[in-house]
Amino acid sequence: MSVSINPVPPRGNRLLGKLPDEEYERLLPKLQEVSFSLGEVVYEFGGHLDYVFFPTTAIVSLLYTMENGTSAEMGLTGNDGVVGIALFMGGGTMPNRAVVQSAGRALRMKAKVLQDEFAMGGKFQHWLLRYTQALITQISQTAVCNRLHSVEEQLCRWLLLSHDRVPSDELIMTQELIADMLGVRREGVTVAAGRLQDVGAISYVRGHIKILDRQKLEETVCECYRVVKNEFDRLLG
Amino acid sequence: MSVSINPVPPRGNRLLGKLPDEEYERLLPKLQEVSFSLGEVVYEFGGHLDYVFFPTTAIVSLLYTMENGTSAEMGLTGNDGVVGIALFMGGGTMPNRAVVQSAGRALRMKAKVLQDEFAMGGKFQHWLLRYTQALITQISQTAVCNRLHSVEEQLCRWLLLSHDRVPSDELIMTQELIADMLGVRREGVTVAAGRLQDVGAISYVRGHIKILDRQKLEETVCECYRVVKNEFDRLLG
DNA sequence: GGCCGTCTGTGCGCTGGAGCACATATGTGC
DNA sequence: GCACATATGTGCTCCAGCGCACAGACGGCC
Repeated sequence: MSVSINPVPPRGNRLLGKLPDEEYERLLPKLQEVSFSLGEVVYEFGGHLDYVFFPTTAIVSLLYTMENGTSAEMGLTGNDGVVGIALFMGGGTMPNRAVVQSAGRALRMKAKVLQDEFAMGGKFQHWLLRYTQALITQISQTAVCNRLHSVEEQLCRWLLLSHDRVPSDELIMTQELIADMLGVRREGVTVAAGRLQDVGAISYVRGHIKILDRQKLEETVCECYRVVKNEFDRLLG
Repeated sequence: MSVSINPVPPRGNRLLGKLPDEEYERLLPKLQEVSFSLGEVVYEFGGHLDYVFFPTTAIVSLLYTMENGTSAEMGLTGNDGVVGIALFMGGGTMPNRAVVQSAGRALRMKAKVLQDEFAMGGKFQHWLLRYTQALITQISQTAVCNRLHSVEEQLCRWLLLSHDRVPSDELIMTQELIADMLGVRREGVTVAAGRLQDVGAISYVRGHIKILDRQKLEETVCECYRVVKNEFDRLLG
C-alpha cells in the first residue's frame, strides 16, 4: 500500500459522495489517498485495523478461510462501500479476511476519526449503516447462491458484481484466484469460463478477462445478482 | 401471534438484559410480550414491519426463498438478538423472510420507538449494532458452510445453534422443515439424522428431536459452529 | 531464440447430494 | 380401533463438481 502526499481526492466513493457538502468538507482533510496492489491483504481474520478504507477504484474481497485452507468469498466492496465495518459496528477485531481483488485506489480514514464521526449520528452514520444493510443482503445472497446455484451461474454473478465496480471492461484475475473466491476448484472455473467464451460473453487470456457481452452474462446469471444490485441501488442509489 | 395484557417481562432477552437499569426501566413500558407459534411468518421478503421483536423463548429463522421456491436459511435469532434489524439499519423493507422456527415468546417494540431510541446513540444503539455485527458473522459463516461442508456437518451446526437458544433438550421441528432451512432435500436430512441417531447423539420421532449427547454433536459439527458461537460470546457475552 | 514458470484446457474415476418412487410408521379424529 | 394425513426410512438413477494427472499455451527473462 502506498500513500499519496497532499491528495486531492475526488468524490470517487459513492458513500462519501452522499454526504452534504459541509460534512464532506470537514472530512476531506481527514482522508488520505492510498494505492492497493492486486492480492494485497487489507486485514487478516481476527486482526485489528487502524483505518477504514473507502475504495475509489480498487475492489476488495471479504473472504473466510477454513482451518483446512479452503476459502470462500462472502462479499466484495468497491467504490460503493467501505472496508472495515467492524470498526463502527463495535466488533473491534475483524471476523474475516480482506484481500484486494482489483488493484486501485482508496481513501483511508483513521479508526478514531471514523468512530467519532459515527457517534455524532449525522448523515455519515446514516449512510454507513445503509451500506452495512446492503452488505448484509450481499452476504446473505452469497450464502443462498452457494447452496443452490451452479458454478457457471456464480461465475457470472461474480463477473457482473466486479464489472459494476471497475471503470473498464477488463478484469485482472486468474482462474485460480476466482476459484478461491467462489470456493470451487480451479478446473471448475476453467470449464465455466470456457462456456462463457464459447458464447462470446467474455475472453480470457492468462489472467486478463474481457467482458465482451454483458447482456449474455446477465442472461446466464442467477437471480442473486439482480437481487443484490437492486438492493444496493435502493439503499444507496 | 397473541399479545399479552399487562405483561411483566423478565429480562429474558440478552440484548435487553445488557441495558443499564435506567435505560431498561424507560423502555419497559414500551415493550409488549407476544407469543409466536411454530411456522408463523414474522415478516415476508420486501415487507414492512411495524415492530421489532426481542425473542425470549422463541427462535426465528431468517430465510431467503428463490424464484423457483427453493429456500435456505441465512441466520437465526433467539433470546440473544432482535428480529427486524433493517428498521434501525435504515433499509425500511426487509431483504428476507422471517419464520418462527421454535414456538415461544418475544417482546415487541414499535418501530418508531426503536428508531427514536436508536437515534439517541446510547447503550441501546451500541448493543443493537454489536448484535448486527454478530449476525453478519453468522450469515457469513452460513455462506461458507453452504459451499464447503456436508449435510451432516450442517445439520449438527443447525441443531447446536438451535439448542443454544432454547431452554430444553427437545426441538420441535420436522425433517421437512429442517431441509428447507438448510436448503437440502428432506431425504438428505433423514439420512444425516439417521446417522446421528445411530451414534446416540439425538433421537428423532415425528417432529420431536431430543438432544441426547451434545458432546457427540460437537465432535461431528464443522468449525463454523464454534466460530459463530465464539463471535456471539465475544460481542455479546 | 530458448528456457522455465505460470496459467489454462482436458480427461479420467469418484462421491455427495438431487430427483423420484414407494414402503412403513405414527399421530389424530371419527 | 379404523381411516387418513403426516412424518420418516430406503432404494434406486443421474449429474455436478471434486481430486488427480497431465498436456498445451503463453509470457517474461536471460
